[in-house]
Amino acid sequence: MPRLSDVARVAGVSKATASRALSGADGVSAATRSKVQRTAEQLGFRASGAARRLATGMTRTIGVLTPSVDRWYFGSVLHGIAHMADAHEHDVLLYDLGAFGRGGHEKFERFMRRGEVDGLVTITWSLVGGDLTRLAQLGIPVATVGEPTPHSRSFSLDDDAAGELAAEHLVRLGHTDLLHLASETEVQPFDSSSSDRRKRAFEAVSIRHGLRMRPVTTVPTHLEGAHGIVRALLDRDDRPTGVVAGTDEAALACMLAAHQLGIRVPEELSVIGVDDVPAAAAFGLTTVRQDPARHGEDVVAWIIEALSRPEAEPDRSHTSYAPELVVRASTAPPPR
Amino acid sequence: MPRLSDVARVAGVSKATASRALSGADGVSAATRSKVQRTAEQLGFRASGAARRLATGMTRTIGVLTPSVDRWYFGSVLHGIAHMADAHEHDVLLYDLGAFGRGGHEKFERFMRRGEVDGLVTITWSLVGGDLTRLAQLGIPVATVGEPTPHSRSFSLDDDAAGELAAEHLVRLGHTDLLHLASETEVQPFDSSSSDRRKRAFEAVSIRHGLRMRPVTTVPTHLEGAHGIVRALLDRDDRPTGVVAGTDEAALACMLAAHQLGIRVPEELSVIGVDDVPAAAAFGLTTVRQDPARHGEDVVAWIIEALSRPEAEPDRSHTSYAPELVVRASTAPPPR
DNA sequence: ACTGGCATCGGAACCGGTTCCGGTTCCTGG
DNA sequence: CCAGGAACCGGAACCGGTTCCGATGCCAGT
Repeated sequence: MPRLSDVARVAGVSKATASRALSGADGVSAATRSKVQRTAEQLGFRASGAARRLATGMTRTIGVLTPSVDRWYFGSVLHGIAHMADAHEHDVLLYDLGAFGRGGHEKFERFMRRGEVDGLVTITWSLVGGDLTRLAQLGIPVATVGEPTPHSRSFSLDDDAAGELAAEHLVRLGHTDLLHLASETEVQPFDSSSSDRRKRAFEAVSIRHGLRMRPVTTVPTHLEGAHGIVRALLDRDDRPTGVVAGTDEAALACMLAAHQLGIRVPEELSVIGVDDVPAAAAFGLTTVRQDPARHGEDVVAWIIEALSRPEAEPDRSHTSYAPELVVRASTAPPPR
Repeated sequence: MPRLSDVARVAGVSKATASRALSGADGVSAATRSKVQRTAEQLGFRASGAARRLATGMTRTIGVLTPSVDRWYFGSVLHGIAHMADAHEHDVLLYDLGAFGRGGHEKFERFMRRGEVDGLVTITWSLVGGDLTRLAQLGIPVATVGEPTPHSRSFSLDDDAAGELAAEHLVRLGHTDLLHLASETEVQPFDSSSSDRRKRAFEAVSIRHGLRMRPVTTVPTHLEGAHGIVRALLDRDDRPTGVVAGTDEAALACMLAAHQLGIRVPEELSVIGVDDVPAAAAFGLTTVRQDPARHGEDVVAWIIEALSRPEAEPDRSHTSYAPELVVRASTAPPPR
């Protein structure tokens, strides 16, 4: 591997000049610059990131602590993060902590001992409260996406509004007998997880409009587990006329169960979800949209900005995004 | 930020000893080691990754060039990569090149100028052939997952076998009139993309068993776009008795269209896909499974291994994974 | 008592860039 | 014709770790 000093020697200049020429700094004549650039190209020179970082003290890297990236929400946030980081010429270092709660802790500890990143974003559920407070003492900008938290700057969907929007949509269509399907959260850092907030918003709407009160049912976040439960709930005479699901996964499981039972959607049963996963569009599911990639972009923009004024007092504010109702073919007025 | 020299000074030892104590190297008495460790803890010392890397010459980082990670396949591969990298205490640097073919190129060029990673994995479609050959000249282990390629070591599902397995399953059930739904590939580095291989395998099965020959239909990879096309195909009297889809997305779009048209699955129409996405299990879709996370793990294992013997000749071999038939409720013998 | 050897530690070089500081050269204005 | 300054460049220090090598202390063996 050719080093900078090799390039300098071949080009007949000093290391200092070579560095200036290649980095784009001024104080180098155009002729010299192009000569250096040419020989660098010729030698296949690639600057050592480690050396540059050591010399400048700027890492230009942001770390991401996340649960398994094979899930839509986390993948989408990560996509947004990568996009914005790239726009600011920052690298992104990925720490996939695996499934919720399981085994992520020792990875986290290892992460804490390394001083590689100058900004950090944690995605909901990847950590519990105690870890978050330790992160906050790291001396670098830390932000969370997916859920409000008092321990750091945070970005998330306004879950209260989302739950309300979903329920209100069915109420406005004339429904008075609704069932809420809450998605299970394996680990929840605070007592007000997204799922709980959506559930409580639903209950508030129920009370406000005097709907029939039914017990809330919690289903697993994966479709397969949810399906059997939902099917049992729908396969009875006093079933509700509409289902407000906490997530699209639950809503889709519900649509499937309805299909299998011969219950027509939306004529006999309305179904609404939250998230707007790709499958929701395909299956014509009415839902409340959030845009996780956008959250990822914003969190990185904030970190970059925080990096630019190192001596500011820590910002622990929360940004919540307004949900957006997307009406498709799974909701309609109740039968008769 | 405390440096190693600070720890050394406070602990009353030299930088050399402090380094040895913290890195776990021997040549340090137990007493000294624990003293150093204690003061490091106390000072909140975190070693500079850049300095360590510069000194050792070992980056312990593997780069990943991938299309948008918000899609199931890419997210899953990345998950496997992250998992295995972590097991070997390597970091993973993510380069999300965005949607297929669009705008990824300048990001790629920027990547090429940085010398940050000591191993690289590219995920299918993130690059075109020319870029791959440049990568191969980088002097670091490079591997591709998702498709066979002559330019580097590669790992992928055996697409020929997958296409055959899907078609043969329906043939064995007694079907003689099948339709193939190929998933569109926006960019394909070689003339034999996954989609094409699956399609050709289907055609081979058709000929071998003397099935009715129907034109292959190509549908977009996102469910929404596929749905309308599929619906039109099914809404006619001479529709096939079974559909062999190139991906689960296409298969699910097909199931949905069938439901909407009142065509019962599997009694009146059998549907089979490839991939085994989470939704497939939920919707009872018979499919041919592949395990992208496994591919991600293996590719990293190979890179780590290649790193350990730097002077070996380049390995451009291909590993293909056998597909696995997962029979669920969407396939049955043809009607009558 | 003396020597050989092992365990432990410190000094200093080094990794490969960036940047401060000072020295030339050359051009401009008085 | 000379002072002042701008443009350009080189030497050397520096970032913060790791590691080679030599020095020291201590104990066992003869």
